[in-house]
Amino acid sequence: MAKPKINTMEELSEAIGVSRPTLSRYFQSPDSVRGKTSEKIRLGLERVEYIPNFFATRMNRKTTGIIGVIIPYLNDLFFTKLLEAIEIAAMEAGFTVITQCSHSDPAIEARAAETLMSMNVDGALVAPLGDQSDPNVHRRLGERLPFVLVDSRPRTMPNVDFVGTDHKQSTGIIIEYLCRVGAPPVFLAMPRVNFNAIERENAYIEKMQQLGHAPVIIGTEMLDPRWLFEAHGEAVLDGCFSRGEFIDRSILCVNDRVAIGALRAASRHGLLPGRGAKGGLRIAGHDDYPLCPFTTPALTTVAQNVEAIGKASVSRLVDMLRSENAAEQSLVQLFDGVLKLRESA
Amino acid sequence: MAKPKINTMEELSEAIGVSRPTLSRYFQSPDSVRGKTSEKIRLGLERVEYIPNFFATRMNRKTTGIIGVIIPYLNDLFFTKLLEAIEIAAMEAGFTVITQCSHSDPAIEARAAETLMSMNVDGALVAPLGDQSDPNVHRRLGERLPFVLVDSRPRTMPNVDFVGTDHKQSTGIIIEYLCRVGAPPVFLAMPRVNFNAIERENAYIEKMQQLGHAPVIIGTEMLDPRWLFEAHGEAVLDGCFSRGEFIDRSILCVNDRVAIGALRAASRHGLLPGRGAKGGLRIAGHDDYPLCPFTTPALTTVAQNVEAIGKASVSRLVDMLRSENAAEQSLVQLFDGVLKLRESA
DNA sequence: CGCTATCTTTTACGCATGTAAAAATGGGAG
DNA sequence: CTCCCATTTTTACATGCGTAAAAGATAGCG
Repeated sequence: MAKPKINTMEELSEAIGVSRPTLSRYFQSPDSVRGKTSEKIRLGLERVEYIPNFFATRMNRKTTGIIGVIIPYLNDLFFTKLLEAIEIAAMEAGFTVITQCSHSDPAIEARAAETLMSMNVDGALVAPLGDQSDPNVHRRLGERLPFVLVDSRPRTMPNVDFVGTDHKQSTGIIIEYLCRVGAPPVFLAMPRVNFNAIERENAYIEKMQQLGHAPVIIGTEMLDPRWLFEAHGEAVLDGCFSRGEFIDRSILCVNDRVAIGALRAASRHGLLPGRGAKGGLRIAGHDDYPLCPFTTPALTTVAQNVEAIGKASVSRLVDMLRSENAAEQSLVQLFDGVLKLRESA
Repeated sequence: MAKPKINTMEELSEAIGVSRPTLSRYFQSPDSVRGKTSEKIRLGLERVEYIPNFFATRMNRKTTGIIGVIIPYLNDLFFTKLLEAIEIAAMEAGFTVITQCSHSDPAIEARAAETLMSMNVDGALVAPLGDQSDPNVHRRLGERLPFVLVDSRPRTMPNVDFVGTDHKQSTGIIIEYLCRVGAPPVFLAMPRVNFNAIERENAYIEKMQQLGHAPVIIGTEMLDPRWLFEAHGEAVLDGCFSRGEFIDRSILCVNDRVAIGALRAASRHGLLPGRGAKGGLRIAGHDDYPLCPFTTPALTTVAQNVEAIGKASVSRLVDMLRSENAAEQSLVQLFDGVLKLRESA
């Protein structure tokens, strides 16, 4: 089984008995050579082990066929789902995907952007860190190559393509639901490191005012130093419940991970949030984290259409690549959230 | 702020007034040129925007400075933590990391391996898919370059470096604990697509026999077609509890995600697993999934030392790269699990 | 069998940088 | 001021493959 190893196309052309330019054409499109020749090459390739050099194949070409992706961090199933959708879509569109993770660090994000630019990627998809991101990093990317922001959008970049969720809509529908079935919700927030967190907070305020309720926001300070969303939700509500606050209110959490902590706090205080009891404690989240159906009680939430966001961001990027005329209007695509009624609210 | 863009080192050398080879040396090690010259270059670089070409810098070199990583899938916080540990460690060791995800698909895994080889990565770290992986893919990687398997190990590859958890030990300590405080545990398994699942199952059988108990294994068939571990755990136990089975037993789940489903089944049947009640239902997991402290009740489990595994796999790979003599013995590093006592068992 | 259209081969250059060897430069010691 | 050593520049070649142009080979057609 130990096929002879061939390192260069030059050697390969000798081994098969076909000229190197013909081989080159064959690799780029097997149909561009005559049937008899392509058959000869195919047979030859079965007898040897040859892997074209990635770098060399991308050196002298206008297009590298690479899409670069930058994700802020991995330990969150929302981003892994997004990344999965993006990678699959990009692969199906025939691109090689190079993914870099910022690991919550602006310096790493900057280096990742540098790496992508040095690879001459055809385009880049970036989910930013939040207000820690260096705006210049995104600006430079935008100047150099087609790129679209995903998931969250710095307000400092007005003229950039963006794909994400319509948080006004998504937050709106769950607030309407909560108001319909129980008390107007309190909003359990997070420190504002994340643009989506702010958008949801603002959407909450606006919707509450529109419905004639007074907005109440808690948890804008991080109490738990571990910087885990779940721990944050638990710590904030643990304090509230200890003081007897909000034990029969509806609580809308800025996202599901915070809500999972909130559920934990409720259970520690012997409270059972649920849509059953009229006038009792209700807890709802946002995102439809994959574990929501399995919490106790199962978490009512608003699902972001992650797959649609991933696909749309890739296809937007691909459109930009094909149409070449980058001077078009920048395009913002927002997807609606979908209510997921379960047990907790 | 719009610095002039310089595309090649040739142009850069004109712009700065230093020869190209000197620039090349400067980029590889700023100390290798005279202080005055390096200062001149540094100042020059601040006035222009130049990004060296990733491909060209790696073309004509023995070593690319790239470590390739292949991960089976992303929608599991265990793997994201592992990946995080690996990427950070590799970055600190001065390597560029290229990560590819198999997305549960052997064909994608094979392509990922191909990509890494075509990039002439210095070494590869691979967490295999399980028995779906094509053994030839790993074999070829092993023949071509230094590589170490992480997390799980196909039995078809005896002579390969491996870093993972000692499942015999980790499963052993939780079984001993469960037997000490309650009834001998039933084992809630999974379909055997995953080598670690099999190892834990075997470790369970062995330990139970050693302690003089009869092993009982359930859940080797997938009942829930969604192929989610949580749903699997819930479906299997839902059936059991409906028949009144195991409602006062200890249940050891093959991993935490299955255990989370198990907790859900318990709560749906009005059962409260816990270490409090003598002789009652207990549920335990394996891995120390980040959400364990926040489930209701908080999940008792065995923590895998993910960070140590990540770091060790990288440093082993780096050792192999430095020492060059690949003919050494292959090395297997197993890390102990640590008991995490919480509420559920 | 000869001609033409179509492939293929030959030849040559390009990509952006690494790298080695020879020639030139510069600075400091005497 | 001169000589020597350390740097730098010059020059040239290498990496592995894309690609264009010209020359040669092949197959199909009449």
